[in-house]
Amino acid sequence: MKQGNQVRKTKTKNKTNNRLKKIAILEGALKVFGEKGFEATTIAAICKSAKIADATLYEYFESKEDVLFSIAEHYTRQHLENMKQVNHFFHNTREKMRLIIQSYLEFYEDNPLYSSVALLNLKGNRNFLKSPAYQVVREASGSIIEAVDEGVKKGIYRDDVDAYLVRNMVLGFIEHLTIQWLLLKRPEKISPCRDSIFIMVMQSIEKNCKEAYDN
Amino acid sequence: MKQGNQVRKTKTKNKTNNRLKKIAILEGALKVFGEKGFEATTIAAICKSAKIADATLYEYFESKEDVLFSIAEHYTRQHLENMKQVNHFFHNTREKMRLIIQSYLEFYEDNPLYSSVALLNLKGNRNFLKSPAYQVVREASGSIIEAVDEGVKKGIYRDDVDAYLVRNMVLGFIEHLTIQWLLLKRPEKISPCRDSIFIMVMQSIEKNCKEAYDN
Amino acid sequence: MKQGNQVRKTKTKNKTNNRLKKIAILEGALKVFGEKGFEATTIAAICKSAKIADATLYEYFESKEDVLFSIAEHYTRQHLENMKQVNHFFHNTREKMRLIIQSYLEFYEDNPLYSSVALLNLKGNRNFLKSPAYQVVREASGSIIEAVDEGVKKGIYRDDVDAYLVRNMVLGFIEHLTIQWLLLKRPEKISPCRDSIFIMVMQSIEKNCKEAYDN
Amino acid sequence: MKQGNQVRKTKTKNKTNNRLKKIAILEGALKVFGEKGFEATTIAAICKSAKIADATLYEYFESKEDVLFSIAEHYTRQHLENMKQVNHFFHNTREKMRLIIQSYLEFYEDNPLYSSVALLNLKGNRNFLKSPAYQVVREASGSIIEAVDEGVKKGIYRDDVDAYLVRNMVLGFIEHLTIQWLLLKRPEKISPCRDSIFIMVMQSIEKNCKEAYDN
DNA sequence: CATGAATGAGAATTCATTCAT
DNA sequence: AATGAATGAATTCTCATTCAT
Repeated sequence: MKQGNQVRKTKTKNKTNNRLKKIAILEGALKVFGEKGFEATTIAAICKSAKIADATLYEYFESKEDVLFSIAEHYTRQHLENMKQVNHFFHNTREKMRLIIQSYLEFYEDNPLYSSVALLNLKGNRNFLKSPAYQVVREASGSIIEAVDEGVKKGIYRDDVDAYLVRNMVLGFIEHLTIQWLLLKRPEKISPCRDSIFIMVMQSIEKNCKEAYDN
Repeated sequence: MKQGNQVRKTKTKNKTNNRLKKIAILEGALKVFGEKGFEATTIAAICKSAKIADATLYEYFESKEDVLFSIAEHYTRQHLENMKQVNHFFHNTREKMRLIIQSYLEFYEDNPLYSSVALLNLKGNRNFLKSPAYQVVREASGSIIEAVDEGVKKGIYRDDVDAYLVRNMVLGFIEHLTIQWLLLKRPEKISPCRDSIFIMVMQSIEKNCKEAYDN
Repeated sequence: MKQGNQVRKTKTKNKTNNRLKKIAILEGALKVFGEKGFEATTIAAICKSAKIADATLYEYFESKEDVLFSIAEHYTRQHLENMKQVNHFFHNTREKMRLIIQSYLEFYEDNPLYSSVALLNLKGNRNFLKSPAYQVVREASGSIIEAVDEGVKKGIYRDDVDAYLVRNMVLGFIEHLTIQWLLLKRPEKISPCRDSIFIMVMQSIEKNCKEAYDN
Repeated sequence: MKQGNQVRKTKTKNKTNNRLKKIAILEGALKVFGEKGFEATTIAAICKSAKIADATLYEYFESKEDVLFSIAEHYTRQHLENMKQVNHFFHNTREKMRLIIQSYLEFYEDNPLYSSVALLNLKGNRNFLKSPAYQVVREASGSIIEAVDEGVKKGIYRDDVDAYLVRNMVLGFIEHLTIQWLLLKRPEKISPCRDSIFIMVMQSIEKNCKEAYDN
């Protein structure tokens, strides 16, 4: 019936204020999403948490889902920034992988609400893949591909290693662990697993003496 | 969500018929859940798919969520049965792990609708952990723990290997891969990955010459 | 977000009951629409007037607009039936026109709520033209075309008379009068105007001695 | 609907500028109203069309409805001016009627957006009758009354002719035709109907030989 | 004068679930 | 055992309007 749907384009004269307010809303939303989950969260709850009126949210975001995706974009961008900065100082190929693993673990551990949203709500959302926010997530995980490729090229990792499969392993490993931690609090902390995980990942891709795996 | 929840205890004269109908409903539901996702699926859609009246569903299940969890239980039980049967014939420790990996991959590949439900909807559902269905899922994944412990005991795997961590790795790896496959159809098939995955997993836990990983 | 929109097809085993209930709702709705106008009427008000729950309305109609259009269809069908029945007994060409005029006036006068809805709400609704209900309205007004054509053919009306224009005149005349009556209660009753209107309409189309209208 | 309504009395230093801006807004609004209809039009759309900020509209008008009514007033005043000017040069009674008919047809045809607003939105609006704008509309239609009365007095029109009924006929005729044209584009143009309409109207009220209409 | 920003107040729908038959 | 019918309860999103700057 009613037509027109574009976000009443927040006619921002003041871009900085606008951005800050968006982030404030995102933070309020993260709290609620993280605690109750996306579907169980109401716009009302988000707005209460962000201390704004319900209608105000729609001045900054198109929909509840837009808020969700924007959270992903915002936090992943931060994580990405972290990784890039640190990565900058490391040239050792193996160290890069260790770094990535540690970085993910610490990021998830330090941002349990975001981890919850990302791993429990976002992952199952088919629309997320089509959102621009997803690209940022991909960019972040791309660092694993690069790190593996570099190792293969340098002859440190096995030639037959499939970087994409390794990414699946690393991310799957970490995410599965994080979900366990989030939902069952087991283990109590995940960041200490970084060494074990690193070793396992390394062994699985590094060249080593025992080569033959006959079926 | 809604309240009021007394189970109109289905006083089944004919237990078998009852079970069959439940399964029929589950199959109808799986189709819709798998295609649209849990939240986007309506009872009406499930019942249309199962060719029953909306009210009839409640003769067999307590709620929409009960249907979801029952799907998990039903299918996992099947998967579990598969695994046990095959496992029965293998005594080689390594082979057991290969089997588990292959079994999961094939099960997911052969039941994409269930995979979708399990990995995209169930995983993010906090209530699932409290459901009896979850126990069946745990039982299934328990085989990994056993297989690892056995290998450690036999001295095939490294002594410092944490079976629980390995389970996280294996399941995380496989599930992450499956999600990619489900949502992005990349890779086209996942069962062929079984060897690569097996090798990587093995290397990550087997004893091998290169032992030292200095930080 | 949510998809699917088709009216949860009222799975009517009992078609008669269904039809009766639809009509009951229509009557309740007419009351409110007629008094407050379409836009100012809420689903809640309709349902209160029809003594049903809000959700129940949607078992019978797709939307508020569907209710509006269904009112038009229902009442116009009645009117049409009236006209046809009476018309059946008249063979005199002029009488047919008199009948039509009288019929419209009486129908509007006897159903002021419907008149209000039809003339004040429906006429300005662009979607109405695309609705099946509109066809019924057209059918009703078609009788004017027929009556005029007949008169022209018989040589009673001027040859250059445009039946469509006459329809515009007759309907426009009656409707304008009815709107005045509805909104301003002036004149107090409209049915007595039937003779004056009839005469005016007749004179405007009948052959008569004074033929020349020089510009 | 909404409450709170104190007119922030625009203390206009520059009355002309003020009037010009009001008209500019009216023109912007007419465009949107005419295309989408009153209810479907948002203040945002009007202001976008008028190239002002939403809040600015309220410096010039009290409400959305005030804008609507002001459009009617503004355009009808123009139309009225036109009619008066031309009318001034005609002394022939019949010609006056021809003039009125032609004038309405041309005005509607030349201002389809306004016609749309006037005939599709304004006519069904009960509040309009209470607005000052309505008086201007009445004044315009008053010319028909005068023209008829004059004709009756001069003995050109039948003595029993009811000027108010004639007004209903003329306006109803023209408006019905215009609505058809607006919504169905049938006929393609309405101004050429002026002669046919004039003839029909004239015949319906002029004295002529055939006097008796026996029932 | 103009307006960016904020919001109160709805209002139409949707849907899981109940229950009389 | 099956279901047609009814509905309670909720929730997103819209939009006219206000007001401080």
